[in-house]
Amino acid sequence: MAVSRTDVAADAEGGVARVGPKEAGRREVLTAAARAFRANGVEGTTIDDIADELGATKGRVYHYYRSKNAVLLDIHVSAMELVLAEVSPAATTPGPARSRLADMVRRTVTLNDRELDLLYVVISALFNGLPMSGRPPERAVADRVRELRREFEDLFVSVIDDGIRSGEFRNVDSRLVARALLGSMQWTVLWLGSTDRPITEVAAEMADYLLTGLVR
Amino acid sequence: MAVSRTDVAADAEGGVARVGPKEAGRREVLTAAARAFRANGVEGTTIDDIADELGATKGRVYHYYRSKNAVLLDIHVSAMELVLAEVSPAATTPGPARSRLADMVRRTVTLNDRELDLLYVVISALFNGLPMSGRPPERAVADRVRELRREFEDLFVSVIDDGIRSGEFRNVDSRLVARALLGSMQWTVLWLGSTDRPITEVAAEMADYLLTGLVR
DNA sequence: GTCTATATGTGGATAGAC
DNA sequence: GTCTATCCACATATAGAC
Repeated sequence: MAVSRTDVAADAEGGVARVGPKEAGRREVLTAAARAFRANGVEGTTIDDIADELGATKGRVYHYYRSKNAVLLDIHVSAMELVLAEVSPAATTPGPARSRLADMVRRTVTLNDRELDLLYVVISALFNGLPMSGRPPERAVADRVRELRREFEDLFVSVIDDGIRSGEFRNVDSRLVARALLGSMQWTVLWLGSTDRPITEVAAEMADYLLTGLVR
Repeated sequence: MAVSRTDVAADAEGGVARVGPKEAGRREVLTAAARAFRANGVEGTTIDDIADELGATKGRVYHYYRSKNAVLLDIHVSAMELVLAEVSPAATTPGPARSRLADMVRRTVTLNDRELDLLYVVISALFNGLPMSGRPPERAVADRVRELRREFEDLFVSVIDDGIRSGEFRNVDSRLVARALLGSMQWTVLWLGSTDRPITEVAAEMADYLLTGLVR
């Protein structure tokens, strides 16, 4: 998880994602929170729960983050940057659209498995809406998250368009199909934790199905 | 939405889903709550919000439901029965697996669009976990909901198995593919509200893609 | 940097009038 | 059957000691 968050400092006013020597402590809080959020839901998790997960008390959490929402937003930014760092190279590498897209699917599914807590939280938040608790610095971060989401979706749309142009793919509505793909992949966070098949097989079979379909 | 809920009265102790002449009033509360839940998230919605949506006050809501959780659970049961009533006939009708499955996809997507508030709430709850607030009667209803979910997934698994046996489909992991299908379809609640294409086209193209894939 | 208070606000739920 | 008024629990966030 070696993603810099330096460029996200949309919070000069003392807001949400400060960087510096606090980084290590923040990361601990972040992953503890992600675990708790996934287990109990965001609203079902109290700051004390997060502290428990850390083997500490409230004070620790509030030392690194000014609010519960700040924690959640930082999870979002970290996770989305992680996702883009993992998938976007596969999208832009040279080669046929077909193999690029398959690679993107495998990477996404594999990352979902490897960072399940983090991505579970982020994906479920798509349904709950971003908790924009109002303050301008938080709003800026929320905007950034929405931008990253869009960027991720567009990655798939453009590779699909490439494939259509090159004649590899059928002439589909690329955004619709991208969303179908996204849905299948993101849905995996609901069941990856309880499947017994190795993740490489799951990722490969997902990619195969999503590209070549079911009909013989 | 003509689904009886009589058989769900797992609440003889005065619980969650009583039936009788109250039915009409309950339905109003139910749909108002679904609208509010989708707009603000379940936890972000207060009982007063639901009352506002009804043009009434708290008292009205509590006259029909003993708790916020009871409302939510009733939404779940109603929605899942609605879904099964819509899709399960298409699964068991005679004919090739391929056309049955396509029909199931089209029906699911179309229903998602027609009852968007209701299904949005139910689908997003998959990520938040059912709010089992503990009391035995509520636990019973929650169990019933889980059963209906499983039933829905199994509908797809068994049609896919049929198709594999008949040679119409490739030899895939039917549960994995069912979950991929489910994910694509349920994901639509996130964007159906903002697409401009007619729902019949969307449903048809989803079915086409999910069966025959992307590769030419 | 981490802790133990504690203030404060909010929202679910109830009682009882109309 | 619907309303108003109120109770009470709980969780966020802060203040300030160590």
